[in-house]
Amino acid sequence: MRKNSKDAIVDSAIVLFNIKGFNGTSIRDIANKANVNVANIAYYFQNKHGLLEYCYTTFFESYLHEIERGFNSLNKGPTECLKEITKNIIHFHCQNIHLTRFILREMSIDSQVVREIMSTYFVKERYYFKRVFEEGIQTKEYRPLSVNYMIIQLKSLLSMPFLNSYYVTEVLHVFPHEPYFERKYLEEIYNWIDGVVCNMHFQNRDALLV
Amino acid sequence: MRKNSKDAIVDSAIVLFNIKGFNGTSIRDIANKANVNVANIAYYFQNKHGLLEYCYTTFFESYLHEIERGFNSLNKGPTECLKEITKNIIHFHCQNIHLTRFILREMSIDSQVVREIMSTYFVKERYYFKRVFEEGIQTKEYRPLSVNYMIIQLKSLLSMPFLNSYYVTEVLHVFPHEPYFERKYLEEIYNWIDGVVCNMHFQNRDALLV
Amino acid sequence: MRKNSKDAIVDSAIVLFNIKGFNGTSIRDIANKANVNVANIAYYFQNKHGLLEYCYTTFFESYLHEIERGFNSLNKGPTECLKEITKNIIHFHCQNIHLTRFILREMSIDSQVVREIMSTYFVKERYYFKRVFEEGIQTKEYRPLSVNYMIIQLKSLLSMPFLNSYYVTEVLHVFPHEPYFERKYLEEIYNWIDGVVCNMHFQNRDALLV
Amino acid sequence: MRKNSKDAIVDSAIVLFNIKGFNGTSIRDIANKANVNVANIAYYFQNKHGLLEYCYTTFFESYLHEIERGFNSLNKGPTECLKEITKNIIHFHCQNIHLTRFILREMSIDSQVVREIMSTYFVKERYYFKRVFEEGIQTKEYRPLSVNYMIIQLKSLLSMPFLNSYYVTEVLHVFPHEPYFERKYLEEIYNWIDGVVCNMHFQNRDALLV
DNA sequence: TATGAATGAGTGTTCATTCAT
DNA sequence: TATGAATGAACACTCATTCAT
Repeated sequence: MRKNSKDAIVDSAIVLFNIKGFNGTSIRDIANKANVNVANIAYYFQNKHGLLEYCYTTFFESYLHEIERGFNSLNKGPTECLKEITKNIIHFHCQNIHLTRFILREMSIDSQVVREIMSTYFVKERYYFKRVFEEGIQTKEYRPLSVNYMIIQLKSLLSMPFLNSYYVTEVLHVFPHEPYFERKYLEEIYNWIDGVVCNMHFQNRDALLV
Repeated sequence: MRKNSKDAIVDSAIVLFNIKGFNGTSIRDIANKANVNVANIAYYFQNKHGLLEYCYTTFFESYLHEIERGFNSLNKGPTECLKEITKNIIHFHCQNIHLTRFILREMSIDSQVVREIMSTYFVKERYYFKRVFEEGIQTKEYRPLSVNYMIIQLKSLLSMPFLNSYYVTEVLHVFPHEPYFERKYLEEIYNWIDGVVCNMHFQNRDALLV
Repeated sequence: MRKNSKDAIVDSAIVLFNIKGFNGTSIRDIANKANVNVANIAYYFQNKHGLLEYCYTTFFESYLHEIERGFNSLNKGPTECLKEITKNIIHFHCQNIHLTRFILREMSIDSQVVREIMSTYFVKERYYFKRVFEEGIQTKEYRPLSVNYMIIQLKSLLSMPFLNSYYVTEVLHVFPHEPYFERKYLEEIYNWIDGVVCNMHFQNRDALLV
Repeated sequence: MRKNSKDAIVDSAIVLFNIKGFNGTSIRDIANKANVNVANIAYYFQNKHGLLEYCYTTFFESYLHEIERGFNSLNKGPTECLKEITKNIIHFHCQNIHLTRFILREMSIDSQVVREIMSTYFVKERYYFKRVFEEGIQTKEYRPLSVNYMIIQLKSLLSMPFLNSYYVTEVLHVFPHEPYFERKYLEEIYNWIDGVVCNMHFQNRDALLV
């Protein structure tokens, strides 16, 4: 009857995990929402954790792909490249707003899954960021900054509005799901790149010209 | 043996909620860790959610207090004030690293508790931030920025290393529980304030002097 | 690859039923071990109980055949005949050690299957034993014993080492699967026939001659 | 409301395990029969296997006690002692007919539980039997027999009518739960002791006198 | 013959909660 | 205050079985 039970399960899982958290969502909730039998979850994903892993993997494959795409423009200079990566990630997060929130939240739980599955992705992600920052520092385009602390800040800015979408929406009346947000927030991160990451000379040159 | 069962319960709850999440922790786990009877949790906190609310309240009372303390130095100018607030929050997060992570994570769940309890704190928090930013904009000390987007960025930077302490520690080898981190990371946020929030004139004045 | 799926299923079933019991074995376990699709079990045996019945039937057909073969030597005298039957059964059990254990165990469950399928075999088996014992009693070759109580004892001796093969092997270090066991244990049952079943005169005659 | 939920659970479990086997009985069946909540089984016995272990332990403690009581009469001679042990065991089995059947059957499953819990009991049981048989062989009261094979036979005779109570009742019309059975069957085992275990001299002495 | 997808009922287990003591 | 016993609902998961292909 159903064309694709597996996809239906994943879609429902993402929505529910996003709203209620992984541990707060029962596989019966998911099955009901997807209009499939509970046993199908075990059939396709072995068990509930298998479904979680599938979500993680799906997310990070695409996420890393976006970073890699941006990274390829490193020849245009580190600033340009960093902005390209940033643009891709923000766009990806806006397109997958439910999945992103859920993954970002669940990442902070001390689970085996996080350690085993995600660490490889994290290492790759760090590699790309590090390469860009180091290039910028070497060419004096960037200030002589601590790479790791820059990564912390960049990732902070990239994730917070998606993770705390309730707060952002209800308290600040900023709506991450609207197209305006994507443009506007990207500009803000560009400001951070120009104002914090980039060296004064470069920064001023652009700024003073305007 | 225990002087205070109630405190023992709260302490254990914070540790376990932090590690396994609210839904991933059973009240029996908490009672065992606290070496008290399960029924005592109901006795002191009505039920599991009561314990959660207690944690939220405890956290936000102190958190807001830190903001208020910093806010009182607004007469020294908005930049100084913002840095004071930032310093207080970072210090508070470093001192309550388990509780902070757990609250920051659980905040992103769409639960009644979040909506009912936290919204008043959020509104207050926003009020203080807004006042500071608006003061800065009016006195031209800050660039003419969007207050809400600045709050997003500030809160991003203030919370990320505590929420994703696993990532920060294991992948970036940055240790939020060490005293060095507090000083260093505060400096980074000061850079953000100077480079992104503050107006070029002020920023350059300081920068060029050096 | 497999020549005969049906046989593969039966073989795997016997091994697994033997180890984990009927209720402890899933048809998926069986299908996996047999390297066939689960649905094939339904195809060949209707359902799980059909597979069980098939095992029962297979076992008892052969088992009864062994008894009948021995029974045909009744003209050589009841003692000789009883020993012949005993020899055949012990040999059959040794040859089908997994199936025997599983059937003997499952027989003791109060199930419909046992009642419906096995009762006819049991009645036939009892008929042969009874005929032999009655012949022995009539010709005074046997002591005037209670046939039913003799059947209990004979069946006890015939089944125990196979049913409790773990105990016999691990605790007593007697190995039912080795050829020595078959010869030795048969001798023991012959002793029981001579010492308990047979009349003193006959028994002593043999014994005193030696 | 219930005076003793734990005992009610054990009683119901024994009956149901006896009828349907361990794997064929659900803890819900047990709880319903015992008129208690399912969760109490976990409360008292940790889980279903804990309940099984409890049954095993209960059975074997008493069983071994009966053997020990009989063993204490070794000074009256090995034959007398063996008969005493036999009498105690048969009586114990008749008194605990459900538990006995279930234990004897489940013993034949290849489970961890059997190996871990029962092996110590088996070793003790073997020790007593061995002592008695060796005493009998040394004093020439017994024939020079293989102790282990004698244990197999003795245990066969002691357990079969209880394990296969359905067969014994329905096919042979022998009723193990009636008092007559206990006396009659004991006599049969005495015959085995006299006719198979004991030496001809001693055996004849008694037999010829009659 | 043989298979992968799918199902509904049932499994053992865990949960937060209640209550008499 | 503090506890052990007990509960009902929910949990993740497994089961034998069915069916279109």
